[in-house]
Amino acid sequence: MFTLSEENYLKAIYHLEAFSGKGISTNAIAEKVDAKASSVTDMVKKLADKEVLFYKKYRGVTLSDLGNKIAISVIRKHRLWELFLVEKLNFSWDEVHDVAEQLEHIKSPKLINELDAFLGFPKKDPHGDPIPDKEGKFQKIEKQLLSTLDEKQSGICVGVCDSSSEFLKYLDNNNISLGKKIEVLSKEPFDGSLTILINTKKITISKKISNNIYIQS
Amino acid sequence: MFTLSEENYLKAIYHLEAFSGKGISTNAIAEKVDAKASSVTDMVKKLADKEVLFYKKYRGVTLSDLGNKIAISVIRKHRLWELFLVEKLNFSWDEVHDVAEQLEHIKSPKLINELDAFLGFPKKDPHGDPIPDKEGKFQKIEKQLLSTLDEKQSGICVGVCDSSSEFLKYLDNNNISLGKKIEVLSKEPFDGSLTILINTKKITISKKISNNIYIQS
DNA sequence: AATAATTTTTAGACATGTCTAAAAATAACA
DNA sequence: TGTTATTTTTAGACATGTCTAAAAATTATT
Repeated sequence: MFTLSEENYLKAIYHLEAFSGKGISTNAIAEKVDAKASSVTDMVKKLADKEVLFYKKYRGVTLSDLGNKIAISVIRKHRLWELFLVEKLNFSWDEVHDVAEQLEHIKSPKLINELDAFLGFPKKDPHGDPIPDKEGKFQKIEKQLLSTLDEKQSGICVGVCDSSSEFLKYLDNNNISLGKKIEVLSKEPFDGSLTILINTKKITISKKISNNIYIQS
Repeated sequence: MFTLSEENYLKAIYHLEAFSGKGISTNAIAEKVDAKASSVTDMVKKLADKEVLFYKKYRGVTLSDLGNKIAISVIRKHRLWELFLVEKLNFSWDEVHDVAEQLEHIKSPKLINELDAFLGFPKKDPHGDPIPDKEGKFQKIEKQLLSTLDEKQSGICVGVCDSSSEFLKYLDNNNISLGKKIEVLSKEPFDGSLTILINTKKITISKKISNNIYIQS
């Protein structure tokens, strides 16, 4: 059995691997789980002992198959709970994250599988991320960062990187939501900011914003 | 803010006070929270510092108003989650307890109030216990132990003391459930066992069983 | 009321998960 | 390639919540 902390480390490492390949550094994990590097070293040793990851001193870590499985099951729970909160309990997409962070650690296979059924075996969560099924399988969503688009190109908003309340509220305030068409009108070479067309309205967004929006062309 | 352990202690003390009045002993708490008396002493000191209970060495403890409020809010969460599991996720009443023990510690006022609304502001949980409302108010259910009935007396089953899976499965196996009429046909003076009529069937139950069933006459 | 039994508390220990500060290893650069 | 900077690890500490064993207080018994 894995503790809440252990699950959080596994989830963090999983997300980091999805982003930057194998060999995740101590510092990267530390930032993700909001702890000091020394704490990460300790925890990583423990997780290596439990055979959920591989660890070589000074060389970073890589999840084992078991580690991956556990991380995915936590992510499955997180995303199902987020959808439940939005669909059934009137939460908005910027309110769900913190509560789901708690709910994802509840231990009960029946609970999560019944919740899955109750929601109709959904494939995506409120932020556009895929929900792994009971076996841990999920379809990878074809997507790219809005920041990678050039002038005149366009796409559909299909997801976000950052699920923080501040960022999602910004999107709400600018009428950016999943499924919306976004067209890049111009790109500022100096700072990478974009002027985009959304809902027949022209707005300018910074590089930091466009770096956190996924689109599908 | 209160930790999971602290909440469990407050809940335990609340239940003990409801049963046996003021001045709850260290040992009673220890049994309820499944810990050693020495651990209880430590925790109780900490809770006294936090002003959720009154503690005099060797004299037991009593919840403060704040302590009561917190205990009731935990119980509210526990019972709402139990009802949710039974009503929405196909749990049976003997499966809900352990999961609700976890869910009751999730921190989010919005979550629990929305859940309450989602369930239609229910007044009772699957075991017949009252669900406190947002303000902590709940109607006290008029009830007595089945074991206090005499021969020829009868009543409606309105609750259970023990919510363990074993006990509830026993009740299921004997077709005893909330709302059922129970008539005492005879009472054995030696061991207090009862022969009762339920569903037009005659069965004999031990004192230990009748001590865990609440009825309303 | 004195002694025995029980309950409760204290003292000291341990596991978990965290930290700071210092040492060691790796990476960067000039 | 040697020196500096950065990253990572080690060492030692601390808070939480638990334990065992022994001491102290209370309660029960004769």
